[in-house]
Amino acid sequence: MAVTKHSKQRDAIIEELCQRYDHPTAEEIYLTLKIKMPNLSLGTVYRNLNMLSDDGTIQKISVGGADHFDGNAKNHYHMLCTECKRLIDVAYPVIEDIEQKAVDFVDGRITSHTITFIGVCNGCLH
Amino acid sequence: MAVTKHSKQRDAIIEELCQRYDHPTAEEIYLTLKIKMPNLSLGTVYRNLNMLSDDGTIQKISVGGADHFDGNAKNHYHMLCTECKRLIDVAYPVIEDIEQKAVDFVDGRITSHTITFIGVCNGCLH
DNA sequence: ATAATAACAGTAACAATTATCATTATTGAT
DNA sequence: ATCAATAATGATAATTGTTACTGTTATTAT
Repeated sequence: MAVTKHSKQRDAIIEELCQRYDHPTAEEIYLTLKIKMPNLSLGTVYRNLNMLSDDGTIQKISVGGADHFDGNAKNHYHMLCTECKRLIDVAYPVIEDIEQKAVDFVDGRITSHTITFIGVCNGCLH
Repeated sequence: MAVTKHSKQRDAIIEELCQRYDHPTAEEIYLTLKIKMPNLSLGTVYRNLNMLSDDGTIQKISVGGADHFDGNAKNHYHMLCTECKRLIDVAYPVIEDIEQKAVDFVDGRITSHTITFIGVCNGCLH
């Protein structure tokens, strides 16, 4: 089902997601919002995050373990820290022509691409 | 625990994984091998796939839903079909210098990278 | 052959996510 | 403003994918 009506819960989820620069999991968003909205339900968080990422309003990122969500819907890249499992933005310029170039190597239609760097973040190196 | 001893089960898992060009999930490998090894356990498949990917003998790939495994340990790229959820090899040449170039945009150490194209495979387009 | 122990099968436990369902909130029309 | 339609919610049950546990079996070095 697509997003039609409004709700305080959904607005709060979007706002929380957009003002954070890490890429929280559903449970992290839930725990944060739960403080101000004590009867928020985890299912509501999941349902909204899924509807919004189906819409293309936000992004869902799967890298093993729990899914992460990103309020920035524009394509950009990430780094996964293997120590703290956090997902961090990487401002590496988007390779605009990579999908076009990949056409020769793919049987099918490409709609998007992701690049993820794997490593250890500065916080975990020390 | 690292791989030390031999076992028929592990050999069968590796062989199955290496002769397939799709990238099966643990359960898919289990179901295939179960026919010839009726008392194979799903836990054994998971345990071995994890040990082997920790070793670097194979690759584990998380793209949402169940993890996929790839008998080809050399870095290469994939395409995820959003219809059939299959993961397909993409022979796009590995961008050798991308990790070096990304250093400027990352606080930390990069050890590897993945590129995944999202789209619809030929089988699902028809 | 024997002893040490890695690996096994079977199963229980666990974590992440989705589905169900009765209730509540939002919306558009009166 | 009221009302009817229904999207969205909270609470919880169910499902899925994966890991942990335990007693037994298979492999390996001696």
